[in-house]
Amino acid sequence: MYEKKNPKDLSCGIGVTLEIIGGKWKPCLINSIHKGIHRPSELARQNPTASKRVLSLQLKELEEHGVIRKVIYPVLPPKVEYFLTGLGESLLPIVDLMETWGEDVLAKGVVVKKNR
Amino acid sequence: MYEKKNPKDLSCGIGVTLEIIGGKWKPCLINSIHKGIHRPSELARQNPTASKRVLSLQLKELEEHGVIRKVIYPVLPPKVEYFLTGLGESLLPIVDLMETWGEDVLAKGVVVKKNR
DNA sequence: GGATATAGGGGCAAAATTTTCACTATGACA
DNA sequence: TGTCATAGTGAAAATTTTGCCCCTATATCC
Repeated sequence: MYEKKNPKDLSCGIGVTLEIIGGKWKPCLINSIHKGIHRPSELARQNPTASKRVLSLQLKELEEHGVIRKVIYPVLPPKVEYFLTGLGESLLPIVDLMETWGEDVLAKGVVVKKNR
Repeated sequence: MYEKKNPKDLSCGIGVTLEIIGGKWKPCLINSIHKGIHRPSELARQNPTASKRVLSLQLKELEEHGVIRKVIYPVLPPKVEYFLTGLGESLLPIVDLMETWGEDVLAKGVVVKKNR
């Protein structure tokens, strides 16, 4: 982990929200967990473009922020499951809107800028 | 500008949404413009922690994505105003939720992790 | 003349985030 | 034995985002 040099902007609500779900895959993770995908390996299979590493990191951050809860089963091979906490569930309206808004834009064929 | 090397994930709606409002200040900008702050200099004063440069860049991207509309007045000194398009307004529910969710979390004193 | 405000661009560097790859450890399976 | 799946970490590199500083041009005001 590295030191943050620039202060987070926690003055406005949006800043706070971004601090918590701002990661590239965090909204997807919340979404997937809500849909019943609980194990890390399954989450990784769901998002093949995400590196295993980031998923791991972002899951950890979500847990540290109290958005998800981690259950470790003392088995071998390892088994872990993640669940939304109350705080996590309170994020669902936002995540759902993001999901449907994006689908909508896709469906309507509104142009999304390509990579340059 | 630089070449993007990593493909954007536009497979899921969330990916698309993040592509458009994923910038650090974009939700804030949308919010501010909606609240009647239209000129760049005012927007900059509203978010003192953001550098002029980034605001400029993100406004440009929002415009390229069709979220906001730019009006240039042929005056001196220059005058410019930004307005939400229909697409931009369709984002308001998301932005509003982000705003209120964050405020709520702040008010309830739920711990937000500090800089490390 | 000189300072200020306006909107924005360029170059460059710093910071932040993400990717890649190697590695731990163990039970099950062929 | 060798391989696979499991969950996760560490170091280092690549990529993306942001910040800083200087520059243009002009009208207004002191």
